[in-house]
Amino acid sequence: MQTLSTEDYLKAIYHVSQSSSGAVATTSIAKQIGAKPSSVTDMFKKLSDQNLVKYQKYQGVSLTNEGVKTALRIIRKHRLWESFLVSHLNFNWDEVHQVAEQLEHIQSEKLTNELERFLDYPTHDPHGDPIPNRALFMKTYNKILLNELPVNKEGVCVGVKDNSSNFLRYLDRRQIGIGTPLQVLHREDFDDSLHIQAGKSTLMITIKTAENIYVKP
Amino acid sequence: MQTLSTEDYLKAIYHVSQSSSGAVATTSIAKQIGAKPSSVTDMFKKLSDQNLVKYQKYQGVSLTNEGVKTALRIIRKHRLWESFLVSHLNFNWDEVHQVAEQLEHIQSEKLTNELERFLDYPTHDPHGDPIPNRALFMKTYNKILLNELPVNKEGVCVGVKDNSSNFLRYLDRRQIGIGTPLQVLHREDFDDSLHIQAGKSTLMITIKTAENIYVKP
DNA sequence: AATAAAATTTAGATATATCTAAATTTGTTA
DNA sequence: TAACAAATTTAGATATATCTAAATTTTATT
Repeated sequence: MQTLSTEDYLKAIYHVSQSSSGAVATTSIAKQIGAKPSSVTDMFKKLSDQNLVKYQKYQGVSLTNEGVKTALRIIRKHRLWESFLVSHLNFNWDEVHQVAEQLEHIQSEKLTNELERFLDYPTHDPHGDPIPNRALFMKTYNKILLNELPVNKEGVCVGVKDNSSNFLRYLDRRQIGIGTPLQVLHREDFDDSLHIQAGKSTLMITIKTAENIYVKP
Repeated sequence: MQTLSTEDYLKAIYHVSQSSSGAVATTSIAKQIGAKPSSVTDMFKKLSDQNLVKYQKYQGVSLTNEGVKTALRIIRKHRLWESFLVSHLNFNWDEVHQVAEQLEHIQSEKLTNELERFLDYPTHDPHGDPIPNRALFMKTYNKILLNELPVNKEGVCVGVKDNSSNFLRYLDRRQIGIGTPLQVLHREDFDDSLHIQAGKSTLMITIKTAENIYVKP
């Protein structure tokens, strides 16, 4: 039986291991979770005892197959709940994360599977992140960052890298969301700013913004 | 900020105080929660410090206004979630309690209120128990136990006293549920059994069963 | 390769929740 | 009303999770 805390750690390890190669360092998890490195070491040992991670002193951890499965089950729940909140409970995409952090810990397979059915088997959550299906398999499509999209090539927004409320609300104001057609009209070499076509309007964005928007060409 | 445990205690105190008069005894809560009386005493002190209960040594507790409100907020969530599980996620009324015990602790007012709206402001949960509205007000109707219903008087099943899965599944097999028309045809004095009309079928039930079914005459 | 810096672990402290067992209070009955 | 039984509380033990500070190991730098 998992505690709430072990679930959070597994999820954090999964996310960090996705965005970097090799073993996951103690400090990186400490930052992610908001705990001291010594606490993380303790948890690494505990997870290792449960065969959820492979742990070698001073060498960080990596998830075992069982650990990956457990992490994906939590991510599955998180993203299904986020989808539900947006599609049926009038939540905006910048409001769902915190609530889903709680809902992801609810333990009932039937609940998860029925929620998935009720939502008609969604493949992606409101931020464009893929939702693991019952077999924990995720559909991923070829996506690139907006700043990697060649000038004048048409693309569609399929996700965001930064999930912060601040960024998402900024995109709302710019009327950019999942599904919005995007095109880079001009790249200003001087300051790396981009003139883009977003739906029917043209606007200017910074490189920082472009680096946080995923597009499918 | 409440811990999961304090919420469970407040709910338990509320329920016990509803079914008995005067202060709530340490032992009664210990039984309800499944904890030792000494642990209950500790919690009573803690709740008292937070002004959620009035506590006098050796005299048990009673909820303060704030304590009642907190309890009702949890019960509101519990019953809304139970309603959702049955109406949209294919749960049977005997399966919802355990899951709702977890969901009731999710903290988001917006979630609760939007769920209520999504369900179209239900007044009663799948067991016939009233759901506190946003102002924590509950609609209660005049209900009596089936064994108190005069012979040949028509009534409708509006709730159950025993919420155990065993009892609820038994009622399923007898095709008795919320809304089923019920009528006592004959009372057998010898063993207190009752012949009843339930919907379109007549059947025999024991006094114990009759004592756990609420009807509106 | 030696040394400094950074990362990680260990040891021990603190806080919380729960328990057992003993002590105290309340209530019940002869 | 005295004495016993039941309920309740207290005191101290156990288990868990987290922290701080010191010790150790690894990595980076000169």
